[in-house]
Amino acid sequence: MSAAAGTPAEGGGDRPWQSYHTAYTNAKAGMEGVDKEKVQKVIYEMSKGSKYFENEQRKEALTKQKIEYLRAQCATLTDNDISHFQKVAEKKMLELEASRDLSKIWLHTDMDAFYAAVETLEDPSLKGKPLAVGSMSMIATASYEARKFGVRAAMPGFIGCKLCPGLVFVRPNFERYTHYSELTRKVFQRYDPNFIATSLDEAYLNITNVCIERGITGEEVATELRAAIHQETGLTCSAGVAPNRMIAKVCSDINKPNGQFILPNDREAVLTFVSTLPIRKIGGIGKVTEQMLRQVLGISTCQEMLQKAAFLCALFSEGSADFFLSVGLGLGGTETPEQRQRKSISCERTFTATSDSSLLFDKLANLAENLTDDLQKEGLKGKTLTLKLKTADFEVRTRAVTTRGYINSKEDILIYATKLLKAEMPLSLRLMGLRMSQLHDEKDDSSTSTQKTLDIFFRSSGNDLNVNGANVQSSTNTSGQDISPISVTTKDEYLVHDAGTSASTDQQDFFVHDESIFIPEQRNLVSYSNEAVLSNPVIDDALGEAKLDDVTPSAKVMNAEKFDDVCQLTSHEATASSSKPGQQLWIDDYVCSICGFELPPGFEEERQEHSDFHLAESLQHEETVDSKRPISNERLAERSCSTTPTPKKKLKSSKEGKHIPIDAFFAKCNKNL
DNA sequence: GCGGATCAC
DNA sequence: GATGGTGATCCGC
Repeated sequence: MSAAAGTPAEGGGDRPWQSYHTAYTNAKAGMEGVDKEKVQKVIYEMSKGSKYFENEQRKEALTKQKIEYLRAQCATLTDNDISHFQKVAEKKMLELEASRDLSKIWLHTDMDAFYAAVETLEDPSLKGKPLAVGSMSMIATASYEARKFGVRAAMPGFIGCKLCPGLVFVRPNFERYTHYSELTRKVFQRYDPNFIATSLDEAYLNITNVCIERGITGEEVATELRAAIHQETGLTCSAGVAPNRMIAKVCSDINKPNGQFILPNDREAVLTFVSTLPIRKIGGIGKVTEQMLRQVLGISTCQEMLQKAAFLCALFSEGSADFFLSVGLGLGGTETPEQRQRKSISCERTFTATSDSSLLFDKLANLAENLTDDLQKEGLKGKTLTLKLKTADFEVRTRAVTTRGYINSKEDILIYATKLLKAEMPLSLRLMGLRMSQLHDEKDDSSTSTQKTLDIFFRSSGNDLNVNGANVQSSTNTSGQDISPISVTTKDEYLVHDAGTSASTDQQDFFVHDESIFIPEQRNLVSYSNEAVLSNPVIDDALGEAKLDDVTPSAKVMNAEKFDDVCQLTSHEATASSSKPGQQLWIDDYVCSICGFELPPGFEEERQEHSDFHLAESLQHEETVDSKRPISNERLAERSCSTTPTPKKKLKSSKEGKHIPIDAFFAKCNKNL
């Protein structure tokens, strides 16, 4: 069998660069004439020995282990097993086949080297030059001229320089890209008001209706639409037309740049199309999946998914197997999906690696502030806070905590985040990030405003989201306001909002290209977390361990709470606000005068931490008032594919036969692999 | 619910 | 000298 069909001597030998699988293994348009071996060697030489490189090696080793594991699994399959899974697979394939829908016509558009093209449009002196949009650390988009040298998106700039000594760098200008993106969307809108924008430079359009109403073909729509885009933006794009989105996306890449490819709505055409299509072309199959499928089952084309269907069902989860089989059948995405609401919101920054805890806590405070801004801009609160860390040697860790109530204030976020970070110290980091999930739209709050806890509690106690009584609990944030309990939002309310059509889900890629993060002179105060703001922090703090669970109120506390407790808590909260930074003292030797947090005299260390927190808080406040932070936090979207240096060039009608024959295309792909 | 990983852009 | 940021999802525990 073709198990172990991968490249046998990949482990190294006298050409170690061949086994260094970079993140950009997917062949991109504009890279055809490139001496891949040479480029690969340069990348290898420049990376070798770095922390980054070592981490990549570590990850590769893990992938290898996975592959070995799957091979071993494979080897244990008996004939009986195989025939069993063959039946399973055949049944599944029949089901999938029955779902085939050839009645829709989808069009995928992709701007050609979007950022580079925009920059060239704005500054014609760049025309014809090898251009990289990005920084020495990271290239977002490379112009066509640069691609000839092997320079491409996701490559660090310094490697780009080595590959292409004359490489010109331009800082990303996010506003520009957004502007041009909006122009393209105005065009999309005319062809499909429900178009799906997947990034600034890509979108899916269901053109079925346009074709029917105007009695024209998908090809004609594509030609017209691309001409309109060019007319209205001065930029070129490529398009793919097919019966579903999965295939349309692949098609838009075939005659890139400034081209289009149309696959007819015909089952045989689709099956022929996928028969030689490399799996890596499919969205969702990345570097690792490709390696696994190839090295475990010898699969490299979509059609081979069907030949190995039994093994796919035996080795992978049902979801994965279904996906793989769909790929083999050329199925995927014929209905316009409901507009998805965001599930998380996050913020992360890379910086010069440091183990200085005061620096790290500063950065954490900045992140908390940024996250808060973003949350509040969107009117969101969240329940789960995740701290992301990347160590100086590129190891990534995440640590999460789920709070009882929804939070979005900087203070609340910082308290939980600090706790999470403290538990990991000491360590040297090059990145930190904060993510909020389990979101809740504040606008969905049906209740009026403050002091609604009990009301909500009673009203919601019968609704189906409120399965777990222990969750129904309000807590207090630093400003003494209620944190809405989970039960505020009913299932219905969740579903109500949106129904929007503008499809402006900008999940574009941004990145910081200037790492000068403002670092105030530091004291280590912020590093002392406290849980004063928790509704019942005494017990948590008394446990005093740096355990994450501590942040979440322990079950024994929560489970014991009944209506009485809620009443008590609420009234307690009513007296617990007021805030006078810098003048904190312990009322009755017991209660914090600022936030009402109760801490008995025995807990001196905790008290010190608590006092420090308020001090830090007030100092932080001063800082934010008088410092304009020079965060050149420009956000940079991602790449598209290739650019045309002459955007004014007349679009060629697809009728003029600009298409590369399908076989030639795949031959090209295979060469690129 | 958490944490690691993968993927897209 | 130097390898990003945002968001989603899946899987195993």
